[in-house]
Amino acid sequence: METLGVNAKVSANDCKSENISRKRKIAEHRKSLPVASVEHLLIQEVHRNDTLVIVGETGSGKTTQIPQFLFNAGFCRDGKAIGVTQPRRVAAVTVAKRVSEECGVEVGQKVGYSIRFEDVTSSSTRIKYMTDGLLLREALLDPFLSRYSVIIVDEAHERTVNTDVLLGFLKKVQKTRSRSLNDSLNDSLNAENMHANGLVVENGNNGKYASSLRQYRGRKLPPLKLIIMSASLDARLFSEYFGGARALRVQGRQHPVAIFYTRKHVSDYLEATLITIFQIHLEESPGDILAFLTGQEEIESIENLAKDKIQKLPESKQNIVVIPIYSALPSEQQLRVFAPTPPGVRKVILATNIAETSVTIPGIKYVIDPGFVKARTYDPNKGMESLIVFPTSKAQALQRSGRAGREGPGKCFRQYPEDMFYKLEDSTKPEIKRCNLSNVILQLKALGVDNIMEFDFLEEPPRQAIFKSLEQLILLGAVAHDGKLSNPVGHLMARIPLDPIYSKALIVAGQFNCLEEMLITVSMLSVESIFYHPREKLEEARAKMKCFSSLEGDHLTLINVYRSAEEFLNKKKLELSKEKVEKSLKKWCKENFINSRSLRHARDVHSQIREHVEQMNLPLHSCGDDTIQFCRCLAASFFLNVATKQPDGTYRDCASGEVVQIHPSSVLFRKKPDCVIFNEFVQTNHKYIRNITRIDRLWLSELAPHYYALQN
DNA sequence: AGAACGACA
Repeated sequence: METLGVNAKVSANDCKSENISRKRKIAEHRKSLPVASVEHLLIQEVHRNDTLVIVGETGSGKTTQIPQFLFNAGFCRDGKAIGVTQPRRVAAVTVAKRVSEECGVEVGQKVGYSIRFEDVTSSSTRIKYMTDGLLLREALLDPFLSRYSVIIVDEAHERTVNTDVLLGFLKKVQKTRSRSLNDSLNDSLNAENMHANGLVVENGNNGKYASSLRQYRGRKLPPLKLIIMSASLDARLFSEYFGGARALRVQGRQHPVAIFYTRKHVSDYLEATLITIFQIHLEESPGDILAFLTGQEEIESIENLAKDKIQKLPESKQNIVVIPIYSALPSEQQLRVFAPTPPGVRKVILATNIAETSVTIPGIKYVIDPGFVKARTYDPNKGMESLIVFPTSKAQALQRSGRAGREGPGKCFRQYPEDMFYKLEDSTKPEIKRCNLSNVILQLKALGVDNIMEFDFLEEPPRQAIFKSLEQLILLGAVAHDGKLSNPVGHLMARIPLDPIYSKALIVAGQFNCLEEMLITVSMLSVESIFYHPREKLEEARAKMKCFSSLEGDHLTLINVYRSAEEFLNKKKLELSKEKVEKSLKKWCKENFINSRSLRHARDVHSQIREHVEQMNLPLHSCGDDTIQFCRCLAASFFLNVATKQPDGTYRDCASGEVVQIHPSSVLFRKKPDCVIFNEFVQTNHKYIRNITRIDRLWLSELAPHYYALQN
């Protein structure tokens, strides 16, 4: 791999003079970035190669600068755009804002971003930042990505499912776009006819897409340039995948981080972490500490232990505060990690892997890395997910230690001996190898990949996982036995941005006259934990939850929460201004121990999906007080997830035969009905089913005869 | 009698 450029020095007078206008400061900053010195070379390489792999460590400026270089080099001629994908929403938004400022334009004009629920682009947008999942959705309407001249896939080393699927899809698009377009156009016109014959006619989207292609009849679409950007040192995988694509390296600008190991094997990494926190506090120079733990429970227990220990320190040494952060924590508590401490007070942040990539905390000088991470795995045979604590990979350990060197030289204390590091896996197993593939397969089929086994994955998922998900899609009626999407059900399902089983539930609910209730249900099921139970107010939180709970189960309970919030909002809307309404809803959430971020998210999902079902002309009726009707609809929708009570009081998952328990968060935890449907099957300390509603088992052979007929 | 890594559409 060729290394471009030299380590640019940080200009000493950067930011010092207040007289320098912001514009000039930005220009100077841009010039000081390592990537700036290689602009010309980079553009040359893009002209010469259809695919480039660019390895650039943190601080190289690749994400903000390279799209601007391409724009200036004329890659947006003829109204074409440069698309830049990110694995996370926040990244897409913040980078787009930064770049539009650098360009001196308003975000949404020349530079914009598009993420779910938020499209800040216009017809003049030429540099578009977006999440990779959103580009995949966009591809359903424009399978050749015809409006883009260049796609940049950023953070490809993270190997999220969406990035992996996108890479495979882009490889296919790139090939097609170099082919004569006549063939492709005919394909798409056939597709349009098929849509028109079935029920899948939507408001002109397919038509628009075909007509936008018509202008290319007999001509070629310009080739699609691809740039894969990765922060991992090893570009070989990407390069080989794209047929030996040229790989370039851009220098980063990270401060040095000294790594320390333990001398001996550590038997209790929590205890070791606790000791290290206080060693740093008592012996090292000022600077905040970031410790990586595996989950909420560990964080809470270390938080309490550390607080006790602080109390026992001499008063002059009590200048230290402990702050937890993990995803399920309400936003206002998450924000505490950014609040500056009083002078002379050290911050200790206890974080899950949220602080590895998603949240960047300034001022960290010391990292404590016990070397473990909790990760999701998937057992395709049982259809069960597990949350298991694993050792980190080498790449992950490097990512963690890097968090100490963002503002100055730092130190990282790994809680294991050095020889252990060399025994770690090089990189984390990509997500696509350890997740349920139903959504991936449905999406690929909608993009025209009928034979999943022939799809060119960057790394193949396990065959068994493909079979299991295909089986599920066939049982849901989304995929016909010839392997193609069924019409109209499969096509409808693929258009709805939800888990396939939820999309199907909406279609079923249309027939049961309870789509209004199901729409609320799937919106609430699609977000993380609606209820928030702080340890210190557990009883109070439970009492509040009881006000919403339904005897039937969690689904109706979630509907009750949603409707109570709506009712509260409608009342407040009459008396208050818009901002005050939002504020009072937050207060209402707090009083009722509801996570307002999750509820907000559920309401966004609800309004987006409502638009989809309206476009599809599904009948948006309510079943009113007829809860039996709704529960029957739940049974008809989630018949694949049924568990029955056994004589000893445990439950058996009908599909896998596994013995499971009702999760303690369920309103049915102590109720123990004979037969239930559920939406999640996860192993943590036990094998749990979550989000549960009781049903009459006699319904099953009536409502899902193709699956249950034999059992009677 | 007892509990949830992180992200995305």
